[in-house]
Amino acid sequence: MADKADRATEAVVVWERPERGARGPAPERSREQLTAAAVGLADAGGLAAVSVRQVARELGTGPASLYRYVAGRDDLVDLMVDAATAEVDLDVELTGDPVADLVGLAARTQQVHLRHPWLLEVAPEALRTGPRGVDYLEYALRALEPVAALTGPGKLEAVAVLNALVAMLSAVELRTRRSPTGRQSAQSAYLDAVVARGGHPLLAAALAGGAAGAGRPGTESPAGDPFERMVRRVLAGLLGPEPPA
Amino acid sequence: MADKADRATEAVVVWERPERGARGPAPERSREQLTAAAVGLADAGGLAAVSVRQVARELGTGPASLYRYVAGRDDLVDLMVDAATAEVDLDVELTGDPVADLVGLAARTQQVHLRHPWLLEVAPEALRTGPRGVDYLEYALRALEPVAALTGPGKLEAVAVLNALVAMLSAVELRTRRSPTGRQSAQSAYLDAVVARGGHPLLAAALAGGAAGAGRPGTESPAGDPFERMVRRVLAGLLGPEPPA
DNA sequence: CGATACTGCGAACACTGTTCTCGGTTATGG
DNA sequence: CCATAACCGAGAACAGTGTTCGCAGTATCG
Repeated sequence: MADKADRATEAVVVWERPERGARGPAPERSREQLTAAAVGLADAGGLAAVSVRQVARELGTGPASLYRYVAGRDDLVDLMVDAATAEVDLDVELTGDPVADLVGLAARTQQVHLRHPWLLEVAPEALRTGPRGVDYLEYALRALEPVAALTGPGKLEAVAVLNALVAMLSAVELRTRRSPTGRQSAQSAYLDAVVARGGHPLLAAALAGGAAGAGRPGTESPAGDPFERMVRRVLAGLLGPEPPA
Repeated sequence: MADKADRATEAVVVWERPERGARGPAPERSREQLTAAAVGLADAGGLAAVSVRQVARELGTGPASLYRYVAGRDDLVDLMVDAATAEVDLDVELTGDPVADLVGLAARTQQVHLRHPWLLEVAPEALRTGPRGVDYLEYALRALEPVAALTGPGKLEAVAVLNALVAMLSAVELRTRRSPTGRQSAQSAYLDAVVARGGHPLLAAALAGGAAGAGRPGTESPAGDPFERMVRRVLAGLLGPEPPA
């Protein structure tokens, strides 16, 4: 009864909609081409540069034509995210040590984030998980298989935490890497101004890069890769023994 | 020489621009009113519902008028985020136990996230830290003061990780809470279809809610608040001893 | 051989953020 | 004390956005 009003937009998710129908002429373009064009635009100008019109122009056609391949701009973003996920190498053999395996996975994921900064701009509101995202999850769960302290859903949550951590650390890395845009230079200028105004001594010390607490030296840790150290710490907490309440 | 081309938009960050000039008539509205209207719209219809025109309509004026109070839509979002941050109670006394204090702070932060789901939609691309955000940081650093194992910048990173964790857990909580919108019901339907197609046994088990590993029962943990348990685990890793490489 | 379902796409609609401009209002410097 | 410079409100307009409609053409099924 309710399947007549909405028929074309019913299989709401891109991956379940067939790439092309069986009746008409062969499509001149493919979803892969749309995705590639969109990713190219995003790599160059951020996620905001990915507009239906721009992608269409890139493919030498009009905006309306894209709607034969995709239900809307959101689908385009879904395709982009999955394409980026596909760049994470999942053929690396597992060693059986969950921490080591997940550290490696995290590092490879970060490389993708650094290559496609727009990944940080896509809102994590609704989890967008395509075929490659599913493979990614399965791989992470395989790495987590030796861990007996976590239930199935608990492992999924751990993977989610790990992904959020990688995203956050990638954002930090990107900020230090690129020359500061107008926005963030203004932000740090504001922070400097605020701490100079006084009233936030600990923040002032932290921003000055000073050591912890009361400036007591001696407990220096030379540190390897800070990214890896951070991931190790969090993983230790995630997979380790139950902490006391 | 370069200070003549751009003069009005020079103090790029909202907080450094004076609320009103000293010469003309008194403004009929205030930034506070703009912010309140914007937050109201976002609470009701998500961040996308916050358009310059809608906010103007809410205040009974035209779109152009808002630009007397704000340099653009981005500034509006900055104000909104800071207003939300202000809802986190920072007058709770610290106990001296960093873990307990940060768990409490995280819980209060999550409450704000649940009250203002649009916070998850604002891209963490450029860190938007206003006056209340600065106070928030200072408070978190005060809670971290007893921790000697972390340097100043290290503590800031720990706070960032904690915030990312809270955001992620809030997203999960929100998904279970509200009735699924079209998007996410389609997503989970897709996931179900994929695991039904086979080839992802571990994901299938995890989604089925089954226990870990090979389904070996007995190691049940009743768990208190899952949010608090998760935060405790991560904090234990963040503040605990250096894990072995 | 229709009938049917598809593809491509020009045109249009309802939005969006932002700027220009102008008339009226206020405080300040001479 | 007044002229001038700085400011406020807001209508009009511009460029750009996502999306829908409708129509000509084309390939496949019954």
